[in-house]
Formats: sequence, C-alpha cells, structure tokens
Amino acid sequence: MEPKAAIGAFAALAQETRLGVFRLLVQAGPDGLNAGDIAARVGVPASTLSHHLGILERAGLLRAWRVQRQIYYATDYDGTRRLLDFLMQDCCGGVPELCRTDIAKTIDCCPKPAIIQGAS
Amino acid sequence: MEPKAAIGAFAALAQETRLGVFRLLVQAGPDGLNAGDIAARVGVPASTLSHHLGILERAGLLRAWRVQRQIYYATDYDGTRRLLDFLMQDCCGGVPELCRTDIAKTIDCCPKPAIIQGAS
DNA sequence: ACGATAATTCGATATCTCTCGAAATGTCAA
DNA sequence: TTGACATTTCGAGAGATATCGAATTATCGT
Repeated sequence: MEPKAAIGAFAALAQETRLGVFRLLVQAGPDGLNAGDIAARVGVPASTLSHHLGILERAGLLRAWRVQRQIYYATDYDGTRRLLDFLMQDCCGGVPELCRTDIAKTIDCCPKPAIIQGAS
Repeated sequence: MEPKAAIGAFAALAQETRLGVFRLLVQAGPDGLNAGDIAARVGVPASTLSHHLGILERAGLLRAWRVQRQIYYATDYDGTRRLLDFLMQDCCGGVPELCRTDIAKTIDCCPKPAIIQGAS
C-alpha cells in the first residue's frame, strides 16, 4: 500500500459524519445499507452524505453497488485490512518478544465461535 | 473511546510526515527514538516535527519521556489498540459467520513464534 | 553561573475541506 | 415518453491545518 493511499483513508476516517458512517457499516455487515437509509440514520442531507460516501469509497474503505434505484454501501473489508496492515507493518522490527500488545485480539472482526476460539 | 478522540487520532495519521513518524516508531518498538533522531530520519525542521509529535501524542498514539536532554517518543500500543478496537467495534453486528475477513491476523503486531502460531 | 545543546512555542501565510441548496444525472413504473 | 424517485455534481463561503524561521524554555557539563 502506498503512503498516499493510507493518508487518504485516514483522512476519510478523520471526520465525524464519515467515521459514523463507516462504523455503522462495519456493524451492518457485508449486506450494507443504501444511501438513503444511511442519510436518515446519520441525519445529514443527501448531497452532503454523497460527498462523504464518495470519499470513503475512493479511500478503499467502502464498496458500492446498485440495486434497482438505490445504491448500497458496505465496508470494504479487504481495503480496511490493507490499511491496518500498512499501519502496523514490521511492528517492533519483527522481534516478537518486544511488543506483545495483542492489538490483534481486540480488533478481531466478528470473533470466532467459542469452541474454535478456545482452541487457539 | 469517544468519537472525538478517534477523529483526533485518525486526523493525526492523515498527514504524510506524521504517518511516517508513527510507522517509524511502530517499527522502532517500545524503546522509541528521540526527537532529534526522528527529525533527521524524516527530514523536517525540528519545529515542524515538534508540532507533529505533539499532535500524535495528544491523540494517544505516542508516549513521550525525557532522558537527559533528549525527549524520547514511542508508539502507545494501548492507545493504538483502543483506536482500532473502536473502529471495528461490533463488526457485523456480532454474527461471526458473516465477515470472516481475518483482519486481526494481518495486523498482528509482532507475530507469535512459529510453534505457537502454528498451534492456533 | 555560563555557554552549548535539545526541543517547543509563536506568528503569519497558503492550502485544503466541510457544508448545504440548487441543478443535473440516472433508474424505474406505467 | 412521461413523471417520480434516488443519488450525485456543482458552486461558494466559512473554518481548520501545514509549514518554517525566530524566539523561548529546559537541561546538561564545566
């Protein structure tokens, strides 16, 4: 990932409405929500929301597709993963003993079922 | 974590110099680097860097301490974890089957030793 | 206390972005 | 093809932030 792309993605998240939209869609899951529903949920005019959705999409944080007259948006999990990967790349210069901070555990998207989780 | 705090943290990362500094310190590990060394590495004047370090520190992404005449900076792993946790909170509404994207694995700070890793 | 070093604060300019209504685009049903 | 709906694009004013040199503060060795 290029630094420019990462900067665009972090800038996209550094704004109240957009952060709210992104988190809403993270919680909504892969099926996403359409633009109108999102606008109603976050309480901004359609034109303003459209601007923000475009920024999030161009940043690689959301994906969009049309269903009839509506446009649906959902988290781009791959893009999000790439961003966080870039941020923490080569953490501690690759010496595991130095920084066992278990960042991974705490951001585990959709935790694994209890049995599998216990076996890890 | 408050949305305002998260916005501040993402804004802190949404800038070329600061993102470079943060990643440099992620790779440097818990011992960190002093301000002078960081300035030399990223190639900006001391005053400019100081401004950026302050923003990263106030955002909870770095911690700082004095050693004689120098001030050292290192990643605040706890603050970073809280930020990423906030971002991905309640992913997919808590239904694991929907989004097994393994974001966690790819940002695993300092990967576990091979034997333990293989056993998971 | 003094000079040297390390880092921060100050001040001013330039650049970027948020915001919304109005208008335009694209899609659908009849 | 006509009208209605969903979303995006346009345009302009208000607010926020990056940048650097100069000045200031803090710490150390002698």
